[in-house]
Amino acid sequence: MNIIINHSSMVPIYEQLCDSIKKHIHEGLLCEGDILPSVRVLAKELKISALTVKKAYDSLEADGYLVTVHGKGSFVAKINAQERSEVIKKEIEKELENVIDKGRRLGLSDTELKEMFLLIIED
Amino acid sequence: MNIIINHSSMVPIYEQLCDSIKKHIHEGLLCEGDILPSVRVLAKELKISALTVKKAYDSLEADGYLVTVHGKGSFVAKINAQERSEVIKKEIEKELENVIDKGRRLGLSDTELKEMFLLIIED
Amino acid sequence: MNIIINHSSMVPIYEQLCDSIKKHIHEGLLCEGDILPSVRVLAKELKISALTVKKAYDSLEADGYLVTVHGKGSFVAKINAQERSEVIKKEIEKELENVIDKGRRLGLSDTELKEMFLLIIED
Amino acid sequence: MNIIINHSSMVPIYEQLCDSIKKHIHEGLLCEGDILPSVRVLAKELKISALTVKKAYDSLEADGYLVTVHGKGSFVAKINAQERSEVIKKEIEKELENVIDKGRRLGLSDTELKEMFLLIIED
DNA sequence: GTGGTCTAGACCACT
DNA sequence: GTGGTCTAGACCACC
Repeated sequence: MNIIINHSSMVPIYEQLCDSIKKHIHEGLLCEGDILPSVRVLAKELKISALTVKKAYDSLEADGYLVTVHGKGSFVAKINAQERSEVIKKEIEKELENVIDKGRRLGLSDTELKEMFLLIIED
Repeated sequence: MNIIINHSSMVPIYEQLCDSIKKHIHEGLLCEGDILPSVRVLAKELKISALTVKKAYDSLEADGYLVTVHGKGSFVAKINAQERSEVIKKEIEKELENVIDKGRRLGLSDTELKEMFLLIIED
Repeated sequence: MNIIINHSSMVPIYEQLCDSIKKHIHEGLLCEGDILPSVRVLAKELKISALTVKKAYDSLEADGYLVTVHGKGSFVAKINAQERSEVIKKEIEKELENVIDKGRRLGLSDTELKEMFLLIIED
Repeated sequence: MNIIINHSSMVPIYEQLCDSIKKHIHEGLLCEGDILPSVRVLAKELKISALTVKKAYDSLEADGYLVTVHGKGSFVAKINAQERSEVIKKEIEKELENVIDKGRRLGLSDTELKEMFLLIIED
């Protein structure tokens, strides 16, 4: 499960975990029906609390990425890759929109915003 | 002061307040030297705790937006447009970085992110 | 009464006023028995509140610089110049000691402290 | 944590706390990465409000002394000795300036101030 | 368990 | 009147 957790990041651990698993699914490293590591196993592997892993799995289930079967484990849910990709894009688009709006509200021009964005993404 | 507080937002009240005041200053509704409502008055007006308003004012003072004089009140600080602009840029840059990081964590390529950004900013 | 009040200084106005009057007395611009401007007159002249002037006079009386006679006014008290000067020196010495102590506590050497002091006083 | 709080001092409790912790860090009693007592624990120990401790920790974090991780605790930040030294110098310089200003306001000459300073630091 | 935020009300210092 | 500080206790998010 090649997942890296950054303990000193401002992003909560459970969210980093969610994002990593979403990415794995998106890239096809995890496919429909695949079983995920148990909460306890993954917690041990990543040296984080089992409750934190549980929270991530719960969140992924709520978003339709996983299906959990009591007593058996958690499995990658059935959605086709394209749909999944769309969901992710929508999520990021929404956040980009928010930042752009805030920038404009604070008086930055679109040109300035573009320059900032390109500078960051290409550093 | 035409400020709207959303009590059910995940954004802390004091932060919503900061953003609103920054916006007012930026748009010229509040100018250098203008006095702000006293913490108690604004608290009453917005139906929130005076301490919450105080926290927002403290944060704005730390960022150089306000100057507070004991026993007199809080005033819009004197910064030139360029300095203010630098502060704002730093803030937006930080947020852009966060979104780009998240996009990458979710498996989007830099090319995809760029396309999304340009599409949004030019619509 | 050539006194300058800095409204944006961190030093309280009443303290600035005290210090200025002490200095006048120390320099002999105000001598034993001289009458000071009435609270209201001085307040008007300096464009500050009469209560603030009153507080300064009270403080100076408590320190033995003034004597106030009800219905007549406030007068410079009788202490010889040398005594007065000693009081002021004691006050400043105490504050210098505090800063030096704090500097040492935080790990600065006496040489560093001396350099800093001389740099500041000669700029 | 061997910290002493003086409730009747004019120095705010949260500031006394800040100074004590800075001192501990500077003296090496608290080292990079060390965890500090939780706000609640320290509050109980010192018999003060948890909010007051929180305010001190916030201030130390703003000054780069601490890093706080949500749900985990506050840790001594990683700064090299030189950076830390710069911060301390700035702080002491500011205080020296204040005392020198006050001395001048009270009519002491720079020569007198220098003599007093050298006498104190060499006693 | 941890920190993050908010409240309502108190007392003090400054104007 | 103003801001500055402190308290005790609450609820939430995160680990």
